[in-house]
Amino acid sequence: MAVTSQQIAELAGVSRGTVDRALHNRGRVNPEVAARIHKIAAELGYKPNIIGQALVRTQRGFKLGAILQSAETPTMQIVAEGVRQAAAELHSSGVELELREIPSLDAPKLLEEIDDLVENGARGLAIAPNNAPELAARIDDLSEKGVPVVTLNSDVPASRRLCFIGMDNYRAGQTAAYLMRQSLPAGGKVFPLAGHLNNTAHNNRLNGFFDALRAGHADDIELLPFQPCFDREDFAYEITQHVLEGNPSLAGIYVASNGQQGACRAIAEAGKAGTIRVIAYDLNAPNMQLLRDGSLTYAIDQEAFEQGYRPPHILYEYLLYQKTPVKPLLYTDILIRTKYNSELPKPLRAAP
Amino acid sequence: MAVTSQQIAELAGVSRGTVDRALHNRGRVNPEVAARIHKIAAELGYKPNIIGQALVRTQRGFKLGAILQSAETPTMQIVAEGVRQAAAELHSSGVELELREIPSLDAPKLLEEIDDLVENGARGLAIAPNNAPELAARIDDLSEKGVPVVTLNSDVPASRRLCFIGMDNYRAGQTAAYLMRQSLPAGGKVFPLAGHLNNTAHNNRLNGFFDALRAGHADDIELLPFQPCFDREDFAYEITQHVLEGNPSLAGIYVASNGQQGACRAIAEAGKAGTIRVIAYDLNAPNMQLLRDGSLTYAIDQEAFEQGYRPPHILYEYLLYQKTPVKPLLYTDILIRTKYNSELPKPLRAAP
DNA sequence: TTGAAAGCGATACCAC
DNA sequence: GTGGTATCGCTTTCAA
Repeated sequence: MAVTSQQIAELAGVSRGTVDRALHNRGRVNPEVAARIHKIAAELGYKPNIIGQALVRTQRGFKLGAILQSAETPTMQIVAEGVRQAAAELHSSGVELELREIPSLDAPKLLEEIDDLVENGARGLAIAPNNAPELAARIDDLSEKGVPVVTLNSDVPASRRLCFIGMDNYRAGQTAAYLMRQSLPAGGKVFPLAGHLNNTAHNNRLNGFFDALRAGHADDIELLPFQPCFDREDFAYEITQHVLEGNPSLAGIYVASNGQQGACRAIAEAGKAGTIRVIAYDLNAPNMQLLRDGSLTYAIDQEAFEQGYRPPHILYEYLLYQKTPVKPLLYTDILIRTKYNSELPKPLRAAP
Repeated sequence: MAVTSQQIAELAGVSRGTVDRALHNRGRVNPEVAARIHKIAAELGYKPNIIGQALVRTQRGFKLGAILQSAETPTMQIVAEGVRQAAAELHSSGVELELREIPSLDAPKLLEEIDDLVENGARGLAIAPNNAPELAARIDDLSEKGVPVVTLNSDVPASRRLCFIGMDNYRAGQTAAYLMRQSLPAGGKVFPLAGHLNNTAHNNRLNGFFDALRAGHADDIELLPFQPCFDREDFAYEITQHVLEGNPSLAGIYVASNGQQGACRAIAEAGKAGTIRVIAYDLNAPNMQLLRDGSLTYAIDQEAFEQGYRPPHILYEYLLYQKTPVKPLLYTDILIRTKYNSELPKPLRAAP
């Protein structure tokens, strides 16, 4: 059996209460005694029993908040599942985790929800932002007030957020370039389809893609100028149609945003499904269908569930044990999906 | 706050002890009273507080055992880390988890360790077997005696193991075929390098590979007859050298076992590094080097950490709550690694 | 500054 | 059959 605070108390010749205050630096304890206690604890390698701690904590719980923008998207729905699982797990520790889902881009609404959650007593926030100019300042405010914020899926780098968890889009772009390069050993024309011009994630994906192609000495790959489709399938369809007409020998399309369905439709109608390499993002129902029928060559996936699941736990540990995340940027894995390794896997996770 | 057994006791007009026995069907309780208690519990949606349960359990702990064969391999070392993490987590629940590592193939040693652990009081076993004829019978014996066994990494399908967690090698082979097919749009000669002829995992990888190539109508890909290298790099080197001499136009090599280093060396010496596609298994230090320098095109990885981490938790829940795994075959993810998405990721996992 | 004691929720044991 | 009580490890009053 592991070391208990009781044992330390006996060795130090004090009571458990004193040990507790000393080890948690709660003050009201003689410095000399505190030093002795710390020394004994260190020697014995004392680790507080988390179950004992958790049990006490069920008495007075506290609140956490989670806000997801673009909540209607398939990927964000997986993120939401992660949040809900975390909520269920933390519930037995007395934590009340409230999830707010905001459809599409709505910066004012986001700021509103932040205020509302904090007023309602949330002591930490997990936020999946998506384009919100004033957000950085608000996050700094909260941090100042002692309300930690974890960003997920999309970061706000210029803020004092506790940490970010999500994809490294630059590396994801590099990975896509590698796949494209390997898929086109003889080279050919490649068309990059972008999302919004000011979307950081999409831009990083494009930059990684361009840089890795350059680094790979893919001189025989001719990059057409990229075009934005504003995340809309109909625009993507139209653009792709046009590009195909102008470039009958097109060999590959890289879709850095939404739009893969429109692009694939245009390709199919041109009778080139399976011939032109298409690389796009995220594993969800429509993309799985495209992978199965051969329209989509590769889908690059992120660990969406994890992105929702971890932040509440990170906040919990930060608020309770002042435990700071190991790194400010917690990058999730870059997963390459084909029709053969793309069942939507129920995350393998130990029960709470 | 959630419903407690105390509340049920008060509503039923009995004591907590009675409620506990009734809800767990431990007997020694008036059937009518038991029915009343069950009814109230159901109405209130009572869920025992897992923290309370866990705390009680710290009193009398129990033992679990884990045995890993081929423990010296890089992949199995990652599995071992998973086991150790699980051990650390379960430790605070009073579980003592003993890990035995067996180098290379040593069937008698495996059976010996099983007996030893059980004699020492292990109430459940996690085993990574690797070729051991009498194992199935032994697992059935244990299961009979009430000692559940979870197989990991490599299965013993013809046994009464509680479940298996590991890779679906057939699907992994299919995935490899897809990658090879996409990488060789113009077709060409492909050489499959096998491991031991009687290794089920390797055979499944080969079968999946062959089947998916056939299904992909890859008629322009000419498969050379496969050859076993017995997991030895020197044999792989020699074989590859020979194949290269006989087939100057070789386009790809599929390594279903160990041997990728020997194969890559032979390719490099023939001045064809980066030209010939090489697909092999597992992400470890040597393979990462090969990916970086372009010798290895793709590495297909499995969730090795997870394979070690989960079985102890599965055994714990089975022994304590009779909770059976959702499926007998828990397949881990099939991960495609390139030089751009292959940092050995510390598994993202919530702290205990 | 310190200690004693209560309590978190579930379980096991021992009386009755 | 049943109820009371001690217990797990820790935190938190409340007195002293």
